[in-house]
Amino acid sequence: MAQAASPRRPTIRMVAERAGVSVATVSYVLSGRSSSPTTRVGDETAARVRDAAEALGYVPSSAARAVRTGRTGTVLLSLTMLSDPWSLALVEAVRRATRGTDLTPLVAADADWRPLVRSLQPDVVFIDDADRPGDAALLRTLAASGDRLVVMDPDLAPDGFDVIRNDDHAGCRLLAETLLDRYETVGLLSPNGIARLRPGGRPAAYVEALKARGLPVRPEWCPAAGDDESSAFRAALELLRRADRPQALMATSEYIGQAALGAAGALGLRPGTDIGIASVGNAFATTSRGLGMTSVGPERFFEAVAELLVSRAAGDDGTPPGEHFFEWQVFERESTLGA
Amino acid sequence: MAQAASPRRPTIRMVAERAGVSVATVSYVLSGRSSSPTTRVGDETAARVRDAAEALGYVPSSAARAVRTGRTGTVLLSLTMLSDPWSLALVEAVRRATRGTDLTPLVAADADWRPLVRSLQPDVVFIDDADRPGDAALLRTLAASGDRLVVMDPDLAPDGFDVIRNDDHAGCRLLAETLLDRYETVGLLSPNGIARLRPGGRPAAYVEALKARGLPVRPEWCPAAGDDESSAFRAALELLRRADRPQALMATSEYIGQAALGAAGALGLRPGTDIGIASVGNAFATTSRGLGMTSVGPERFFEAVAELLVSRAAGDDGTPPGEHFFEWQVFERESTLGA
DNA sequence: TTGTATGCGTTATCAA
DNA sequence: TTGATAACGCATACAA
Repeated sequence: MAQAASPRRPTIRMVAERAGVSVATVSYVLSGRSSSPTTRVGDETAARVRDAAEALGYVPSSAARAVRTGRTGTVLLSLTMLSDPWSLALVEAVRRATRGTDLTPLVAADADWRPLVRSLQPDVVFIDDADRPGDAALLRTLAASGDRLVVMDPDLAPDGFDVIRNDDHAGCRLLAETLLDRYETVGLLSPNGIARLRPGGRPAAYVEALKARGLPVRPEWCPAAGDDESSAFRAALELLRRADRPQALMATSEYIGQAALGAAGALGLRPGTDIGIASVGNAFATTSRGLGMTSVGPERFFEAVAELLVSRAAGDDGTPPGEHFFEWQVFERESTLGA
Repeated sequence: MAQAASPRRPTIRMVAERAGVSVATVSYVLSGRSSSPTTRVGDETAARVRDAAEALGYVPSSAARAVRTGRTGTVLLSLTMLSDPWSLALVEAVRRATRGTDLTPLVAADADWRPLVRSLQPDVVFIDDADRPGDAALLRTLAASGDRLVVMDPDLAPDGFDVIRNDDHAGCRLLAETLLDRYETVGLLSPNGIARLRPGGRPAAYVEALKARGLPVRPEWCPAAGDDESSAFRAALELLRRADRPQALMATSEYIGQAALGAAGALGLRPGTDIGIASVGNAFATTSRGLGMTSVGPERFFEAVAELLVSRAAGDDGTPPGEHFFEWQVFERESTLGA
């Protein structure tokens, strides 16, 4: 068949022509604004417009709309380490929360959000790494010019944007205590080990818990687990192979906890029975690997953040941007309790 | 300080005013087109423009640019199951491939790509699920109107868009044969079990391999593993707990393989020693969990797809869109060889 | 070497 | 109930 397939994507103008109406009418009908008090389009006209749009496969250009309205219908999740169960849990929660909405979650994995926020103009942005020098000022500027930002950071003060604050230190201290109640010896798996302890950090909480009980800190039980799962796995493997290995392991991130679980399995050690394993973040309730992982973290964290994002994207400024503090608690599961 | 922070995001016009030039000049400088033969901007002017942009925190609006040029600088990855190691491996590969480019990979997890392609206007789209009835026609239409599409599908014929074709069936047959050479009994973990066998599918290949050797197909060794890791885990656990469990397991997806590994670990079975485990996809070379997973799949698949995406996004139509066939081979690793 | 003017696809204001 | 039309921010042909 000689089919002169239209070589260009359909525009609102083509729909208007096909339906025999003006572009304004098409816009009204398709934006659902056709029943506003000021602008009522006839039912029959509306139907004709919808038919024409359907026939042409017309979908409004989000770019053109964004130029005009400033809104893109987009939720941007900037996640440093997408493969971390924590990140995946957040993505899943946001996906759920945007169901039935006109919002689309978009994930930028390990990308630089700084230019992205401006260029993509998402309706709201979640940022999990804002620790570069000028970031506080940049975030303030962005927020001041209308960008909606939700930032997770232990130090940042809200300043036109929302800040997710977690009870890291107290939580980790609590987890360490819980483990020390149950096990005589507890090792630590954190990205950088305990070489340079940042006060208020997760490894610091572990060290403080030991010291409070007059227990020695054994550096060989606190290796650097690195920034990815495979190096964490190697670190865990090496630690668990030691003749004098600790009875339990505390992992400061979910990907490390997962790696530790794998390493234990690889050595034939049953988590909860032969070795205690606990993680930080409490993300495994969502991305279950079958065995319950003892973990410290907030309850319903991901759902709460997702709800916040959706509400911000909708332009809900009823509650002004501020700090969102999440209490942490220990969830004891099979990985330290046995089967 | 009384600082009347500019309440609006900076536009090209503001940059122009601050630098004392016209918007055209700013556009030239910032698009790097300032040294084109037809439009040469003076070095000193260019510097002034860049300073002004920097001071204002100006970033061109991708939306406005897209309206004008049709390009967004975006690679959209539409992935049904983001948490599958396969998906994560692709994301990582694309991230690598876009490094140093002006392209940004964006992931849409378990979203409907059909309206997204039109509304977001990415420079190229990767699609892993195009099996709905009208999809072939839709893809053709989209491609005809200029959208760059790379679709992974066993049945689709390229039609203005690229198709990634995998040697699924033959590969799985090969894997089954390899396992049957080494083990007397082999079970299958696939999302839907072997209830309704699709000819040419992965489970079908397993069944054919058994039949070719005159071995019985035991349904109790082929449970439905479901669509997520936790249900796959439960299925694997149940299967491995049987007194008459098979000596090896073949998982038709990476997330199932991962779940099987976890289930084995949970039962104290060492993969490769106590139980053979193999997966389909060959993604674990990238997202190593420490133990090498025997798998069947293409070599350098993710890198190849990533390169294709980048080249399509760049508008490289030197080779017209077509089929990209990937040969599969078996990679035997520790999970069937022992440590 | 730089500025002016126009158009991209959309929404929204206003008049008809 | 509908239609003209201005504007959004940017890129570019063309004029200067």
